[in-house]
Formats: sequence, C-alpha cells, structure tokens
Amino acid sequence: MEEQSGGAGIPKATALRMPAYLRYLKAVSLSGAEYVSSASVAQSMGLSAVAVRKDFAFVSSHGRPRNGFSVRALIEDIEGFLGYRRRTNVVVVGAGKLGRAILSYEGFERYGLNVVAAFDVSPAQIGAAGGKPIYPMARLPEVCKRASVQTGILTVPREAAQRVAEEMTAAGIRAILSFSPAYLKLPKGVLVKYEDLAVSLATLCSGLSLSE
Amino acid sequence: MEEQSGGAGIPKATALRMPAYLRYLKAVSLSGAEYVSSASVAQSMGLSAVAVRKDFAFVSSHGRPRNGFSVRALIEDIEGFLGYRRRTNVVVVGAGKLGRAILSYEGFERYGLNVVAAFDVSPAQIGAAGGKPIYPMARLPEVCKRASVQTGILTVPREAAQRVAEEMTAAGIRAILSFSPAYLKLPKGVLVKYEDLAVSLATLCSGLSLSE
DNA sequence: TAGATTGTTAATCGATTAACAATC
DNA sequence: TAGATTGTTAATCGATTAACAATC
Repeated sequence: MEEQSGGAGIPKATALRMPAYLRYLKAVSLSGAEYVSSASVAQSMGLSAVAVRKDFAFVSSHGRPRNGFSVRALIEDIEGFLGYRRRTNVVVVGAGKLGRAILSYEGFERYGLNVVAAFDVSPAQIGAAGGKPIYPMARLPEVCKRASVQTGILTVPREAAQRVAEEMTAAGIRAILSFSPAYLKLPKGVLVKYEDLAVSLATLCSGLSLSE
Repeated sequence: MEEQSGGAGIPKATALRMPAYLRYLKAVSLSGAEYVSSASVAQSMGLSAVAVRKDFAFVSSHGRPRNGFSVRALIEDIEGFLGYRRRTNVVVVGAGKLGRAILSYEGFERYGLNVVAAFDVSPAQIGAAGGKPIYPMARLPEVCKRASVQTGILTVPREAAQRVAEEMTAAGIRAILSFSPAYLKLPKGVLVKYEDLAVSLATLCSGLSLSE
C-alpha cells in the first residue's frame, strides 16, 4: 500500500522543489526558449542534473533524449501537480497595513487562489481595499460557510493572534498562514504555516555569514 | 576536517527547525513554565522526543535528566546559535503597499535586524513611513555603503524585479529577500530567498487536501 | 549511424528512529 | 534508592549521487 490518489508517493523533497522549478521555467519560457535540458536547469538552480531529471520524471513524461524537456509541457505538468488549476477561496483576518497590502496583491489568481474578503475587529477598518470588502469579525463564520472557505491568512498583532486563530477555526477554517510571530496552539487537524518575515530575513543573513 | 567556526557541523535539518523551537519555547516561557521535557516539546510540535533531544544537544547543554531543559537557557542558546544577537542593517527596495507595511513592522528588532531606509523610483513615494525614510533609488549605493548594508528586501512589481535586483547587487547587496514572484538571475555569490505569498498559500492549501 | 540527453538501477550519504546506558 | 529524563550508539529509512543502459 504505497499509492494514493493525486500523485502521492512523490518524495517530499521533490515536491518542495516544484515551486522553484516553476518559477525558473516561467522565466525560461519568457526568454523564448522552447526546450531545456536537465543540465541547464541544474546549473542555473544549483542542483545536480540527475536530481532534476528524477524530479521531473515524477510529474511529467515530456522529456525526450537529445531534445530535453518541453518548457511549456513541463510548466503545465508542474502546475497540474501543484493544484494551481483548482479554485480555492481564502479570507484575510486582520486589515491593518499588511492585511491591506495582501488584499491589494494581484498575484493570487494564477495560483487558483481567490481572496473573498477581509475581517477586522476595529470598526475604523471596515470598508474595502483592493476591491475586496472588509467586514467586521462577527461575519466571519457566515462568510466562511457561504464561500466554503477552509484557509485563512492571519495578519493581526501578536497579542490577538491566539484568540483570533481560535475564532477562525471555530468558523470552519482548517489551514492558517500566519504572519504573526506568536506560536498558535490549535486543535490537531488544523494546519498552521508561519510566515515570519523577521525569521526569514534573519535566516537569510546568517546564510550570508556562513557562505564566506 | 569537519569543524568550522560558529557552530557548523550542525545538520541542516536541525538548523532549520531552530526558529520553530524558538517560537514554541517563547510561548512556553510566557505561560510561566521554567522547564520543558523533550517529550512535551515533541508532542506539541509533532516531532519525536529523540529528535528534539538531539537537536537541542547541538546548541545547548542545559538539559538535565529528571528536570528536562531550562526554558530560559534554551531560548538564549538558540538565539545565540541563530545569531539574533548580532546587529544587521537592511534596506527595503520598493515602497508600495507591501514595502510600507514592512517599514512599519516592529518585529525586526528582536532578531537583531535594523531597517535603515526604503527606496523607490517614484518621486511620489519619497518621504517616510513607519519612522523610516524613503529615498530615491539613486541614493541606494551611497546609503548601503555608509551603513554597511549587505541585505535587502525586494518589494517591487514583477516587471521591475530583475532590473532592480541588479541595481541592488551593484550597490553591494549580497542577499535578497524577494517578494516578487519573478525568477532573479544574479551573479553567483548573491543569495536569493523567494518569499512568494501565493506559493506559500497554495502549498498550504494542497497540504489540506492531502491530509484527508 | 553517432551523439546528446533522458531514465533507471545500484551505491552513498545524511537524517531519523530504536535501543539502551548515563545521570540527576 | 527508584524513577524520570537526558544523551549516545547502532539500525533504519529516505534522499542524493554515481554509473550506465535506453532512446530519440
């Protein structure tokens, strides 16, 4: 019993590299090239050519000896694998500066992501931004239910994070992308991914001091 | 020849878990507990107890049989390992909504990060935000030189990303945290970390569909 | 056909887990 | 002392690399 539906059986490490391949391949596509070899991808991305071929083989079968891989086909295959074809509704909770910046962000669509609305406790923030409505927190359960929202972006201050995250799970949200540095203690089954800008930046900086 | 200065020899996987440990331990500390066992950390964070002990052993020696680990000491040791004691100057390039939100973010300090200034091509954006100055792009090299800035946060639109990233490296920046989805082709030795909100969110969503 | 490049099988490497000894 | 918990050594597992066969 190894196989599951939807492309499981793919090594975790391979799956995690897919977004980076996609980003690179789109740049190649833009530059006009129709084919890439595993060697050139490897070179540009700092990987080994064998690793690249093996990774590609998991999601695509458009590699041909002598020619390499069709860039277009590869992009389609990876997007399919990553599920960027499915449409997913999400909400933003916290309509401060960061929350509003996210509301105005135009890049979600091409990943099948649709921001339905934002929510905030403060009446001063109610209204709209980036063409998306900002509702009071009280409406969160109703909106999530109606739009079948299971995913939320959390952009409230540290002190409010735990309480608000609990409200989100109560509203039926099962996955949270949190920009708050606070550790969230939530029921098992709720997925939390921390997007801590300071941590990312600090990690990058220490990478710098290591590399010399 | 395995040893290097500054705690090298630590497995990569271990190092990558450190920020998550820190986040969790700070929450424990706030709750008032003085000691934690590897078992309780493992339970809360979804790891195995042996893994936790081994990880902690790489950066700390404050574990004691019967008592567990001193939360305070552990936090200090991990912060030391991660280099949050060093002070590092950074700049923000692109003063749109996201750039300004980052300028106003107060969480960088505790990681030893100091945002010196932001830069933008558009004269309309020049001024200040979050108490930090916003300068025209032309001043980037000068400011980076004076403040010894090696790290930059890139928050310009996709079309401008490559050009601006080149300006940044020309100004002496050696590590870039990019919020643009564009692939950046830069000289070897320049570290790029992509912080693609849409990708993070999409990955989280597909994690959701996998977990059931 | 010859040459370039993919795809696969076997070997190596690193990380995790299991078993258990050390210690407060 | 007995019991709980750490720290370490050996075994397993997964991911990467090396070698080479398959194929356009």
